[in-house]
Amino acid sequence: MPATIRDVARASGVHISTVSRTFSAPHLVNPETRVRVLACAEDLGYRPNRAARALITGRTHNIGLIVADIANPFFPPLIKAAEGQARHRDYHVFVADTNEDQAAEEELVHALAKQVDGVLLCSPRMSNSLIEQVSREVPVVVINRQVAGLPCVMMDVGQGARLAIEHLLGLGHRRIALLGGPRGSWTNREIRRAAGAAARAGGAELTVLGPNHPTETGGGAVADQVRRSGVTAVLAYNDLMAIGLIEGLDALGLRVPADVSVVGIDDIALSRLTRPKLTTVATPTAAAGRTAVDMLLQHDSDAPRGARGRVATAGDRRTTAQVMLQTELVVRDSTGPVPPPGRDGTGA
Amino acid sequence: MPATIRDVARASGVHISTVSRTFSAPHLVNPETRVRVLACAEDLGYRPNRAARALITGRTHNIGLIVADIANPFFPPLIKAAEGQARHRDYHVFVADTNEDQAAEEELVHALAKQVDGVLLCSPRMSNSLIEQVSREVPVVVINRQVAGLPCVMMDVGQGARLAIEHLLGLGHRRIALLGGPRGSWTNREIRRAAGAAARAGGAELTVLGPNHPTETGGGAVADQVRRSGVTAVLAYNDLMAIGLIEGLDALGLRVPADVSVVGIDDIALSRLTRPKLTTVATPTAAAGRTAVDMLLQHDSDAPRGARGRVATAGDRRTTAQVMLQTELVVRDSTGPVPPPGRDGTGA
DNA sequence: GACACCGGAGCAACCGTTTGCATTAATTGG
DNA sequence: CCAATTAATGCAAACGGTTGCTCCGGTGTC
Repeated sequence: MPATIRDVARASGVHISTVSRTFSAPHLVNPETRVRVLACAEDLGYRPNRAARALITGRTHNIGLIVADIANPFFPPLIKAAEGQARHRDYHVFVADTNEDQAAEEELVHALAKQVDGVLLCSPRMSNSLIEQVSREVPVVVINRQVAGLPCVMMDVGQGARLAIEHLLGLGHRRIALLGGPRGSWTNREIRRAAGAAARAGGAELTVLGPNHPTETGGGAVADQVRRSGVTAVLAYNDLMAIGLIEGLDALGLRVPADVSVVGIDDIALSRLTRPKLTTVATPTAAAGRTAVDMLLQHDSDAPRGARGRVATAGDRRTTAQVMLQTELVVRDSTGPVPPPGRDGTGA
Repeated sequence: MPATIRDVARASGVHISTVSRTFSAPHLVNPETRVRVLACAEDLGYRPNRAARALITGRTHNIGLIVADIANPFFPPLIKAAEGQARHRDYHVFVADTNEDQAAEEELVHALAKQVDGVLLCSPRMSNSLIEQVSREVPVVVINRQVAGLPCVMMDVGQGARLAIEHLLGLGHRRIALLGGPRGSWTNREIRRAAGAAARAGGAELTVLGPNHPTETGGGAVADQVRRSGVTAVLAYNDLMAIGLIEGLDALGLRVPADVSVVGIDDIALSRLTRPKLTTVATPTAAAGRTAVDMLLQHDSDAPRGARGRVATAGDRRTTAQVMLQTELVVRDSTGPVPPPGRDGTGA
């Protein structure tokens, strides 16, 4: 039913190759012919079939974006930025959600591999070796993780965690908890490392609680552990957990920041809307999305898959850039000075 | 580089058609041959190229999902549900975001049309006639809107709005504002119609403010108008606006629900996390996503596009079902009895 | 005036599958 | 023992484009 290139060729009295060139290499066709062909195409509502084109060019003009959980407000800004950047370059983005599940992640990336020119792996939960294996099948840019030899876009959460801990130290806190995120998260390891170092340097004690599911529920679930641990401040793996924790503490009769200070990470839109407003580490998610797309597309224009003729890649010198984006601490209302003794809610 | 069907054929010493059948019609191939072929395929890491298959079968096994704004927490649960349902049936979902922009929406749906077997139009901002036009190009299921002759999945926001207004009436409110949503939204019209009728029936006065951008910012921006209008209760187009409004009222020194009651619509996860917790109309978003996928896929299996041979569709009797899902009112803390006179903040 | 050159268009092979039909061998019925 | 089925496989034509090559007529150059 939809018009094909042949219909247009017939209607305009030229060969299909001329029609093809009218779209993909206009300078090779006589202006008069071109306008005639374009008119016919318009008339028939012709649109080139990208799948068919992909078959021979080896480029689908689609990119895949795999995220752990669309419902986590951390991701949408990244997705939107990636989509916008991709659209500029005439690419479409295939977004898929793994539900924080490693197996689903692997399956998805394989299923996607053939229909896209490259994949953005955002906050992958897979092992590094699995990621490397995947990257031999399809070009990959990794977001929120460092994998040697692969292009990566990272946010400097280590620095962010350090700033957060120093902020807490400055307020007098010496017993601090770290609310860990999901197993397999690179970000989680970075935060832990940096927060540990910063706490040690400041002579504070850092209790690690986790791993936890990186959602409000996950945050709320550890409220009781936090109370029992007797800490006066908490750095959470992300804002969602921080917000859940505040909620949970509230239910236990502990006030934030009067009794406990809480810092999140991500600076999602929501963190400005809760009461108290969340002190958090802002991560440049939109920039990460844009950068990742750029890296993938540049990377990718070197060596269209299935290119015939030339034996491709004059030297495998693809510069596998690794970009680290800066983070910053945003101080709002969920952190305050350490409470006087006896108010710490430990029941002592 | 990636293995093709020919490589597998060569490796296992059979014709490519046998390999093809091994995957798409296993019962037609000898069990012994089958295991040999499968072994070779496994060995070479062969995966059928869906684009090539799509070319001849006319079915891409992809579906498109177009939403107004991924960053609006209303959509992710719907997206996840749709993805899950699609995955069950070996389909993938192409999510795209229009930024609430009508033109982007139209462009996207055209770009997507050829690479998917059908499109889920979620909360479209296009005109009905444009939607009908699009539906001639590619199978469409419309979510959150009623379009005659097209399969639609709707949530009964009209009923929800009525319940909300009745709830407010029951609390004694007689001067109520409706915070309108974006232009072009069917949901918006439904709410307005139902809320108007319910208010009239209860002898209350309903002031409509809008249209507005359906975000926190949009909600916050009308806080001042709300104050000046002297109403004691507000029904917002969605939770995001309600939350923004509460925030904005707070900045003006008006407390919710003491001075003004606020009701949202959608029951996004966030509405349970703000203080006060939001009274809102719960919409069954996940169910809508699942239902829409089912309708599209059923609908769609009738008539594979580009089917050759048979002249397709023995009668165009595709039952264009229109499903209306029920909503319910969730009463939380943002609504309360009408304040005594003199406390209404109008400055009188 | 012969020759090289160039712009513009056609030809045909190819991308990786699917699928109707032809072919062959094996099985069954009479 | 022969004809008729049936099971398993091969053959080749699509699907809708792209692209290297060839072909043709016209222009510029010496």
